[in-house]
Amino acid sequence: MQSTVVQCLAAAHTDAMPLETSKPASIPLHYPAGTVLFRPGDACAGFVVIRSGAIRVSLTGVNGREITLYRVTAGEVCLQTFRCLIEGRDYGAEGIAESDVIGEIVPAAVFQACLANDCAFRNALFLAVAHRFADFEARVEDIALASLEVRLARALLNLAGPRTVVAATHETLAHETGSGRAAISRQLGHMVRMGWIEQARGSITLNDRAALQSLAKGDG
Amino acid sequence: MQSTVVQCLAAAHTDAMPLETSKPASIPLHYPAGTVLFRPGDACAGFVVIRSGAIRVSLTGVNGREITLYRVTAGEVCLQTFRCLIEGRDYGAEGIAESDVIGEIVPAAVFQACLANDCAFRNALFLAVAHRFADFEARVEDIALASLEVRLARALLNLAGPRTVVAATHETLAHETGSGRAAISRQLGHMVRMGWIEQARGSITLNDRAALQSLAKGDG
DNA sequence: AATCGTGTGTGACTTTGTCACCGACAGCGC
DNA sequence: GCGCTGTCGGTGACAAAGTCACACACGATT
Repeated sequence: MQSTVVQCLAAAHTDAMPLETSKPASIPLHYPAGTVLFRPGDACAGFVVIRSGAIRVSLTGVNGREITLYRVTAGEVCLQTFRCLIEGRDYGAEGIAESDVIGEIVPAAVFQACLANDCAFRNALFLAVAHRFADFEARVEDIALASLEVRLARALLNLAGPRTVVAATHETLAHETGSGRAAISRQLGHMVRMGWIEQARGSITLNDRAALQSLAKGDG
Repeated sequence: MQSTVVQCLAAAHTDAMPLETSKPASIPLHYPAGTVLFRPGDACAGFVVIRSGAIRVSLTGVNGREITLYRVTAGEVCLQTFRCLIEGRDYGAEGIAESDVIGEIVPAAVFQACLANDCAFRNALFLAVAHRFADFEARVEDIALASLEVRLARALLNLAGPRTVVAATHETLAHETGSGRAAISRQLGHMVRMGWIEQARGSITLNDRAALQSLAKGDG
């Protein structure tokens, strides 16, 4: 017996395909953008399967500084949630719905049962976890070793995706790069002077994608 | 049929118990301290089970700056290796034997077979991975959000363990904290002036453990 | 003793995080 | 239109920390 949750996870490797799950005990989930799904110290309600939308998982230090660890979108596994369920411990980071999130939540008990009995489920989960971990590690390399200029270029390209205009405030970019708003402001100013980007209130236009990409590649 | 590898992994949760494995196809492994076990770009030979010793896994940026991601000791899983085997990709970090490492290596094919057929093995691996990931996440929080003073205090306490004297050069501590040697030198100088530690060539004596611990706890 | 490699201290400079403040802009009610 | 308010962005000033360069101390070797 293979649950459809497995198919959802399997989809994570092929690509971002909308998820399907009809696990009998799963609870529908629908949060509007901006909802805080979990905070450090919260107990984990269950395994979250996202059908659409994105969750931003971030850490906040005592000084109020915040950094985005990763995003979870359709077909992906939240490492935080995974860890909590496996270890039976509370969340250690914060999760916020970045856009409207629709999906299902598989209660912890059901998740544990799947884990214990359903080898296909475990297999799929392994792959998903490995993938997410790989991303996460790249993120760490970024944070620990790259200069602000490089991190910012990467964040811009990342947030832009195929589009040319990024809807992001300096504050957003500061969180994205684990930096401060003022530093971002200056760095963006430099990029504008170089002719790489244009700024408007709440959005940034990428004029010279190639320049940004060469920055992003070159590490630093 | 439950392989003894499972027992090894299971031991990881109880605590650091020397590993045992007699998987027929596993290859004995013995590297002296200082050996580079893998570098970024290397293909993954197989799943490493450590019986004694420690492996330090680190990242190096283009500028030569290096940072320790984590250590793998008896009973623990190397997340790098795990990821490589599951995803079938090359290593993304460097692994160096910090002390003499004795253990076995389970060839990739055998590992895959275990993964496919042995549910108990998978279960144990899940737990081990979750634990390692939790540690790793704490490390990220450290790197991204803590001040140098705090990171250094933590590194000292961490390397000291129960002992009072830490055998580490400033260079070592710089890698440990993802910082530079000069910064460490100054910071240690400050700690000496505060009477918290004493320095000698290649070693540091902790005189006021409580002060360091309060620093380490207070985040920053 | 001379030499070399490694470990450590320090000054100078740059980058970046932090704080504070101000001006610009948009939305809103009046 | 007018002022109020909240968010956004620019900038100066300062502090923390990374970077570079150089000097010296110590130990081992020749």
